[in-house]
Amino acid sequence: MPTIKDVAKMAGVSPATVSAVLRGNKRVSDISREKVDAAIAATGYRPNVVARSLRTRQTRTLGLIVPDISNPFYPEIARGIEQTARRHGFDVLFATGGEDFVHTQHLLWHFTDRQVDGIILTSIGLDYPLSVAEWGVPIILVNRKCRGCTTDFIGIDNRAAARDVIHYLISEGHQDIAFVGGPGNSSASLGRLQGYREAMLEAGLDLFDDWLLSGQLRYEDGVRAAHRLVSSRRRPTAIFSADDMMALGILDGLEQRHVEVPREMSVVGFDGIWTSSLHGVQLTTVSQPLYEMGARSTEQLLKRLDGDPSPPVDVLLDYTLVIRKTTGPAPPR
Amino acid sequence: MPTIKDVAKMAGVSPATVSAVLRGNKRVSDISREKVDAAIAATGYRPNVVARSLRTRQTRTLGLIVPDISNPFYPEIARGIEQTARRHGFDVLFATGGEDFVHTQHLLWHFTDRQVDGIILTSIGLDYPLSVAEWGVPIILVNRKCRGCTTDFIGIDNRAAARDVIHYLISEGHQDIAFVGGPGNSSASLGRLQGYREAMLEAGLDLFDDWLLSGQLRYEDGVRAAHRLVSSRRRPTAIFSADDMMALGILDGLEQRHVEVPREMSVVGFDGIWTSSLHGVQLTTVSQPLYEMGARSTEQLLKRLDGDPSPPVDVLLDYTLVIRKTTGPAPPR
DNA sequence: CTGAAAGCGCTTACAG
DNA sequence: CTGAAAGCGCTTACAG
Repeated sequence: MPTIKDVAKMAGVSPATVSAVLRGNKRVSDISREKVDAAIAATGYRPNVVARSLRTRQTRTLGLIVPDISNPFYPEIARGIEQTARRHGFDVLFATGGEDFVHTQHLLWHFTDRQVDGIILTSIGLDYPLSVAEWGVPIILVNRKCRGCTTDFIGIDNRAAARDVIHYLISEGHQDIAFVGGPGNSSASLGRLQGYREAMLEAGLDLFDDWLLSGQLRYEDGVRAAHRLVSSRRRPTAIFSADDMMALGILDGLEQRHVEVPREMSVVGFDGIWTSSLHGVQLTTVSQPLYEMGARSTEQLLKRLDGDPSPPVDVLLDYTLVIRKTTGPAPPR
Repeated sequence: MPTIKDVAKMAGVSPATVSAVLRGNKRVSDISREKVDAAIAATGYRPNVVARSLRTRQTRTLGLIVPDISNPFYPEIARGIEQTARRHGFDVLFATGGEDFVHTQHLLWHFTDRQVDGIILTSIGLDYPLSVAEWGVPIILVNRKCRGCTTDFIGIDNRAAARDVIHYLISEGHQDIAFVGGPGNSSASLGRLQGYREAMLEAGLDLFDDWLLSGQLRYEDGVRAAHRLVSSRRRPTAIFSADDMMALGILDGLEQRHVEVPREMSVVGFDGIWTSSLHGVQLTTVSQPLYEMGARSTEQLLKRLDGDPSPPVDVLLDYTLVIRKTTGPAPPR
């Protein structure tokens, strides 16, 4: 592999001059530029990015941490991040396994050891003690935030979205509405729970204990929740799930118990993963702008890398309540 | 940020000694080691991986290129790759956009500029003129191969799998079987087509022209194919799709035309993405070991990095024909 | 406009 | 067992 020295020698100039034409800028004569270009073409020279990174102290690399890329919530976000990063000439280093602080912390150390310029952290726990200063590089939080984190955040207003869901269900005549929540350390799930409670209370509706279940956002948790709700002392007429995966499980659990959706029971999910729109599913859900969440978080990170010193922001994107076939009027009492 | 020099100074040794204890090996006295460990702890020193990479000429980084991470076929593969890589102390640089040679080539250049140690390339075109030598780093092909590529390949025997599908459908009494293929430059799709033809011919069944459709592996292509097949001069009793996404579209297209599955029409997919197992879907399909494809391709790449000089291999993994609810006996003639 | 020199932070023969 | 020195391939003041 030819180095910058080889090119310089062949072009009859110094490495500094080659470096200058490489970066396009700087004052370098047309004649030098031509000689260098010719030498580059002749040698097939390609700059060594690692050497450049060592010298410039920037790697043009972003670190991305997702809990689990095979959860359909994340690929779309990852795509938004990767494409936006690449458009700005950044690469993304990809890691899975963020559902636990120790592992996340290891990945964070590792990424900073690798000198990434910034980090995008999706779906972290509320109790993660992360301060930006600690890591020396900008960090952007996506989807879930942590308590006391002094970091930019990209997501939606989960509380408002949950309120919208409940208002919609009430408008369809539902009064007995169950909620299947996510992990207790998820700010997103907590926001949805809060919105649910508020809207129910404001409407003067009962918050029956049996109607408050929770799971780990897996399909199986939904199946289980459906079974329990069906045999509840007081069976609800609608179930609001904190995510689509559980909602899918709820749908199947309901079918197993021969409860007809939406005639006997309405089901609402959250997230808007593509599966929810399948003809065989047709889940009513809160659609989050996943690609955009990825794109915006990357743009925000890039701003920080540009030196934007403004205080941390919460970027709340628009969501949409997509009404499909799993919800309808409450059954007559 | 403290450097190795700072640690050396504090420990009263040379940077070379610090480097030695850092890498765990080498002959270094217990006394030196202790002093170095103490200095590392005191300074919070973390080695600069970029500097190390420049010197050792290895970045412990793998490049991964997928056409589209939001296609549910890839996240599971990516997970297998990332986890296997990380277990061996490698990072993965992640890029999307491989459905076109020019872009793929750009990414390949970029990755080699970045000095990745090896590259995993998923689903490339048959006509891509890739030679390993050209790139200077080992490349592993996953899912699709290219003509004349002198590279390791990880995938399944698509031809055999397609034959299994047809044999199964024949055993259910089907004779009029349509095939919806993928892109003509996909070795995987071509293998499936070949298996279909062979098995049909060997069974003495007709290969009616109208029954040979193709698409770009998108849901919409499936919907369209279903519409066409339903109004075909001679309507088939079974449709074999080259992938699950199109099969999902076929299912919905059939429903739109009020064709009942599987009573009037059987449908078989290919890939085994998780959606196919949903209760509302229950697609009969050829399940590929996606995670394992990722894991094995990474292991093969790691072997090459270890200097394994053996000729390129085709690693063919086991697949499973998963029979669910979209197939059944052929309707009476 | 250009080049010589220093240096980014490591590791690796080499000599002792 | 240990350290001084060189060098990985760039870029960046600096002097001319």
